[in-house]
Amino acid sequence: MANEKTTLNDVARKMGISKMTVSRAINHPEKVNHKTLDRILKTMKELDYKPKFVARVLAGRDSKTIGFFIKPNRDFVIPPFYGECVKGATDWLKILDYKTLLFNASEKNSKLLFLDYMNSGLIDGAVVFEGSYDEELLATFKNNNIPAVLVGEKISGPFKIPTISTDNYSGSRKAVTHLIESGARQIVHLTGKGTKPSYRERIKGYTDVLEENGLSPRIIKTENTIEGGMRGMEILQESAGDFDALFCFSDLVAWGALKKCYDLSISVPGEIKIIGFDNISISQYMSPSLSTISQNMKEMARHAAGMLIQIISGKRPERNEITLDPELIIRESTQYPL
Amino acid sequence: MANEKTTLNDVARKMGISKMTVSRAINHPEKVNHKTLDRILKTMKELDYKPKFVARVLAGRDSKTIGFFIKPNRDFVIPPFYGECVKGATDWLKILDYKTLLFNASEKNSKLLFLDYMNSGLIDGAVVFEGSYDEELLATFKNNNIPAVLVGEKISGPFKIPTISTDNYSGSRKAVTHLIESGARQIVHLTGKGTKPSYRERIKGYTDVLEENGLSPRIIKTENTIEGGMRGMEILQESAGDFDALFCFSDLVAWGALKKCYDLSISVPGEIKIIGFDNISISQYMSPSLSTISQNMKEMARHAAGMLIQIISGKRPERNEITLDPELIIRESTQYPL
DNA sequence: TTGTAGGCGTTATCAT
DNA sequence: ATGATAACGCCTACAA
Repeated sequence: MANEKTTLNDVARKMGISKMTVSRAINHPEKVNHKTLDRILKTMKELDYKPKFVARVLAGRDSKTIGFFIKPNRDFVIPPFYGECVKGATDWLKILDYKTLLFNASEKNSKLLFLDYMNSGLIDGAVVFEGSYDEELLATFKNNNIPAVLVGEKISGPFKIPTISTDNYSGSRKAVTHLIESGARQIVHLTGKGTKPSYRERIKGYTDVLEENGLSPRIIKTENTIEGGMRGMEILQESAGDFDALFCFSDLVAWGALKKCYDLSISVPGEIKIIGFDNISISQYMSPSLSTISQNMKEMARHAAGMLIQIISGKRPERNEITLDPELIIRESTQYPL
Repeated sequence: MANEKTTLNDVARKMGISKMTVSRAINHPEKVNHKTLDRILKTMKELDYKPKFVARVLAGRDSKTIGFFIKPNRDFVIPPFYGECVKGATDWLKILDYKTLLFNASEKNSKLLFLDYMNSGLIDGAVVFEGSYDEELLATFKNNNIPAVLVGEKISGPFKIPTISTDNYSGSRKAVTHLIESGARQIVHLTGKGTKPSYRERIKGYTDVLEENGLSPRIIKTENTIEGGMRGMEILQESAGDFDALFCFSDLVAWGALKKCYDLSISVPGEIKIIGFDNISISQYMSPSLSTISQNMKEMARHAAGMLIQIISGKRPERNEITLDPELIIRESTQYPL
């Protein structure tokens, strides 16, 4: 059924009119006689006509499609941190009549496909989600004038594109302040390896608050993964020095720490309190449920979508860097023991 | 830099030759004079020429692209179950020189985009992953002769496409047998709501093994989510009847049950043993780590990719239904208490 | 309001 | 080995 595809011409011929009229019926219906319009629409239905995307794009139309760059982890799970944000941005773009396509930032092939699509006009711009950008990608964007925004992280290198991110310093302060208020005095920070701006900012917030409270910092670098969190706890166990609280760079790291505590029969929050960062969806289901810092995904998504559309339509966005204040979420892992 | 896009014609003109020769240099280099070929390649580099996908497709070329249908959960995390499978299939298709595009099965818009792409020749076929198909989608595939395979589930309705799935009956038997061997006698099965074949098959395996061992079944229906698992445990708590083990439909459900046990201070595996199904990546990091049934993702992926390519190239696949035997993974949640 | 001509960038086909 | 022509399906610009 409907295997040989119907074209504009088929519709036109069947009606004995020019294909231009049919085309207009689709793109500028107001410029077509009401009666013919009705007949055209009916015939299109009859013939199951669907415009061909490629032809329209080749003829110069905007594709109204945005590519999202995400970096699935080794199991192809989109990192939970920005899942909600991806969805939010999709929804916003939908309202603006834009479609969305997902690209895997860790796959060379996927990047190439994106460029192919961009080059062909099949895509109008890109939203890059935290963790999935690298200098090469940014350079490509710059060199080819590809409209793009980055969500969830600031840019440290030379190739800047507009960013929407969280106030890491503020979030960090909130987390550490909360730990202190919960009675913690020896607070360790598990941070990530590497040089992302978010690492630095959270470290600064952490050390500042400790300093203001006459406490001394202790920072352990580890991978930003569940495994990394477990490893962090191991390192702490093996080294000298007590601690009664952990401020983890991410909820994933916190999960690893939590898991290690379980393995070692260390009670959380009884013996040590743990707080994460991100408020990933599953953090509420951890045992104990995880206190954390919640980034305002919906807001980030809205800004990302808005800025990108501005750029695509040729306007320079008003701001090049949007920063949102995150929120403290208190759950079991930092409560006073009952 | 390179903003006005270079076309085949630009390259040809600059060299004073026909664009056909340039086109041939790309698609049939062996039919082009060695010397001109070299010059052409050089000029293409100089002008930073990149073929336009849309034009090639419009001219009738295969796009060599496959669409994947996935159903992210509410946080847009791809369900961990088939993450590895998605990646595996991508890798296989890459070897066959096929590109991969992701579509969100829960987004109406994304489905429409897929059809648009398919209709335009931008995509050659689809791999549908478990949980992300519905009758409407299958009907569309059938009606439009869209090459497609389904991974992870069999099809119960009228619109069949080839499937690659796990032997749920066998997996279920393995899980329940293991629980019995671990000393459990009152084993409850938490299954999903609805009528998927996998539900039925696992229930059958469960009841058969119990029967063979003179034990009586007890089945609770709940949502196939973490919340559902928690709810399942609640129901069990509120109702009469002891139980010493839980066979959960999925690892997510098992996680919910685990969480509820934590909340209620029920020791796992001390008081009750819990086993899941899927071996999602995070199950090893649960507290306690989760025993489960592991589906052979890599195999499933290989078969899926292979079958689809067969279908696309016009051959009927030899088998319409491939079933793979899963494996028992023993972790802490079903161990004898120490 | 409708139609005609030409072009978007590529490729297949048939010549040369 | 290379080139001319037409075609893929649609749209813009102009003409009627």
